[in-house]
Amino acid sequence: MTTKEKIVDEALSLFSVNGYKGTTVKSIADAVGIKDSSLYKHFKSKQEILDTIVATMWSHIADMSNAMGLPADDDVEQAVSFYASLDENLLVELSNQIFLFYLKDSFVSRFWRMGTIEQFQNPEVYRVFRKLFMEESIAYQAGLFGEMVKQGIFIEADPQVMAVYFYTPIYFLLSKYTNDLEHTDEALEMLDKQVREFYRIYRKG
Amino acid sequence: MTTKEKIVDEALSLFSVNGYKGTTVKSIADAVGIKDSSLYKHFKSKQEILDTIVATMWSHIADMSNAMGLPADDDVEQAVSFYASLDENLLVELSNQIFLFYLKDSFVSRFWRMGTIEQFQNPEVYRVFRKLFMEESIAYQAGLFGEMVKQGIFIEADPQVMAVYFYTPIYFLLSKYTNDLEHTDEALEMLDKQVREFYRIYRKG
DNA sequence: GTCTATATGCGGATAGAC
DNA sequence: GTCTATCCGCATATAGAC
Repeated sequence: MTTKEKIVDEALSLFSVNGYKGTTVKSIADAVGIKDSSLYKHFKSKQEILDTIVATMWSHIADMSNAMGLPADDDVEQAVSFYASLDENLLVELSNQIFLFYLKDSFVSRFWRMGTIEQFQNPEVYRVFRKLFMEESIAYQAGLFGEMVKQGIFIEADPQVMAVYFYTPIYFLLSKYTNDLEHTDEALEMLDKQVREFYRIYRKG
Repeated sequence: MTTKEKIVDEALSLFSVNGYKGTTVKSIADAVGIKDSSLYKHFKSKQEILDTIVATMWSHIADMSNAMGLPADDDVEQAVSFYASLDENLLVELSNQIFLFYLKDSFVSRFWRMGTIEQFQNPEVYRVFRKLFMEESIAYQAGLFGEMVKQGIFIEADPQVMAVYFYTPIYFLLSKYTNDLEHTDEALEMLDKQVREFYRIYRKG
């Protein structure tokens, strides 16, 4: 990692706990192992570091659904085999993957926390947060469930409503256990129950 | 309102947008209409103002279920008539009341925002936030739904799981529309759909 | 690209007059 | 209980040597 990358990385860690204003340039420099004045050779201001984080996050968004083991929009074969093989345990696994990816992926989880803290202060940060954690996830799953209704795997129901019932427990548990990482097992247990109930409600036959 | 109360009130408003560190004692004093030095005749420190807010919040928690139109634990008659009369529209109304109370009540909504921002910085604040918005709500509704299952209004199902499906969309929508108050109508529309689906799933007969 | 030194301003808090 | 004046420390950022 270059010094510049290290700065961005350490800044994200500090912003995600102390917030932007609550993080001093000196604390970032300390974490990197340079003097605060040296940092200004890499970035012209503290704000520019935050802007870099936001830009990086935008570029990550596209890669995410892949990382969660979901079929890509353009890969028809993979999608077909995915839908065909879906059963209760696979659905549980899918929800776990989404939950744990958001909770544990070093970049995403720190961005979740920073977005939470900075939502009323930094509109740029909030826009990414909202897109990623509130809009994309539900839209993606609505598409998924819509397809599964079509293929007769799930009963007739509004895919949007289904997606909300699938995703909002994940969102809630992320909120709750981001601050309580030692008890992730509790969260997974609760999520397991919700998803099995979800499957019971919507499975066909 | 006494000056002391005004200070607490304005401080909560400012903390809920700028955070604790992001709010200056001078900005609180300005909002109240006194000099920053005068404020120290009422509170010995900025921290003491925050502590007062937290203490006030704790004392408010007990009153909340009443404010949301739910039957009190000790009022048997009211509870019976409440359960007996429950239908789809009443359930929609109940969810709307909870949602709008959390979103619009001046004290609670500002505390929600402050709690969101301060959760990684101020454990005292977070403890109230978690209790109020993550634990009590679900526990209360689990009790409610458990009773309704007993009375044969709802089908056999785990009341805890039902409560999570009832509450997490509310929680999600609060997160989303706290930052977008002009579009509350969108939120209510979405909530309406979720609750009607909930009723469809769990009603008996 | 790293350092030391420094400019400048702001924030929390206190002292003491009225 | 309000004000003015002030202390002290810290934060962002710049200048300039190496």
